[in-house]
Amino acid sequence: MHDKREEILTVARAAAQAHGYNGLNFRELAKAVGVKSASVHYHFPTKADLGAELARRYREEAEATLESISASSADPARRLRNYVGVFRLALENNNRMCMCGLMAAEVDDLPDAVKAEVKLFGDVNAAWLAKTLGEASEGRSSKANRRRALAVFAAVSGAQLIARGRGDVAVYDDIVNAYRASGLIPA
Amino acid sequence: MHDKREEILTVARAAAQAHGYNGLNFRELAKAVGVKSASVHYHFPTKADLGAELARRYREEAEATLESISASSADPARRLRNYVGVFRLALENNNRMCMCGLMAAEVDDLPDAVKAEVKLFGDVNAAWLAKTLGEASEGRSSKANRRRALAVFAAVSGAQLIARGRGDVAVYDDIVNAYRASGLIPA
DNA sequence: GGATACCTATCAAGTGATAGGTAGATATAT
DNA sequence: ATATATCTACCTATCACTTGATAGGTATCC
Repeated sequence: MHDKREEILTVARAAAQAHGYNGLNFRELAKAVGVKSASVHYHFPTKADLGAELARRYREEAEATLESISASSADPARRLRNYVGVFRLALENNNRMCMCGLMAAEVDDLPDAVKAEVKLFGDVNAAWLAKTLGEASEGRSSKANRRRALAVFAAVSGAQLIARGRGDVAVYDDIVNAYRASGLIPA
Repeated sequence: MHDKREEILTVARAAAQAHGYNGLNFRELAKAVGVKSASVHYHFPTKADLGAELARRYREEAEATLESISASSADPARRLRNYVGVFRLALENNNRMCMCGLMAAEVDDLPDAVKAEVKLFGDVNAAWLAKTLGEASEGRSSKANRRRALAVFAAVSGAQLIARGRGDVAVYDDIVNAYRASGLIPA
């Protein structure tokens, strides 16, 4: 029933992961899914509506992905490798990056609803990482794990950003391996 | 002689550190320095020219800043604290971020000359970090220090990105301290 | 009188958004 | 069962505004 609406969201996500929120525009989206720009406005009255729905979905699917990683293995170190792999996938996909990481750079130009979702995406990641790091480490307090969680999220986001700037996935791998060598991420 | 030209570059840098290359526009720049947009085109024929000059200067001044940090202390750990402090300054300045970090997010929409400078900025940072990390660490090989250098640059950039997304400098401090606790950066 | 550093005026392209129309499906009333 | 109304998901056409860029003019200084 909502085929086109879904198509719009799919195309918009890919565009946002390459060009950010500011880079989205109704005409290109419309052309890509084979409708007119007025029809995109039918499904998403304003650009802010589109952005908010995009970010909400992105965050929801991230939650699902993280749950599925949690279920995939009893070994927290393995789960963390999977986590790092998810961010790698974006780079493999035409040098894209995490939509929320990119949007964090645009924070000054984001509608409030989008901004809130970007922040929530970070919270979701940090919470998952805190839990998983907790299982991976014997000694650290839960408070220390929570602190480290946001640091790991930031570090992985930064690795993605820099590797993307260089257009080279191998850079991402090198950086992540250096994180492992330093002890920031369990090896 | 080139007062206005310099003013334009100053204002443009501040804008670019908040809104990126795409967020720059000739009319706002002109208004901010008290001229007409055609006069901005007089100094910088195209937006790509402006962007390239902006990025070149930014990189050059970064080199100077890093040299001055190198000269400021014999203690490499102290120099690294200064380095981290430079990225903090951008956040303190109205939640701005490193121009090249922000531009890395826009890499798909950047003129080639700008892209090249963004990459060079990363090289400059990595080289300085490799040297300084080398002095700070006894055991590691120079190859390991070079690897870690880019990781530290990425991690600090990521910390800035995430903290900026949250509009909270304290987040930056927390993340950097977690880097120190993990051993990624000397404490 | 040429160079410099500005200006006015304007263009073409791109943008988000809206008004108003239409074909086809679905629901409702008789 | 059939006529009528409403809803859905699109459309055409257009608006107002922003944006990078250009042509051509002007005042000042050496």
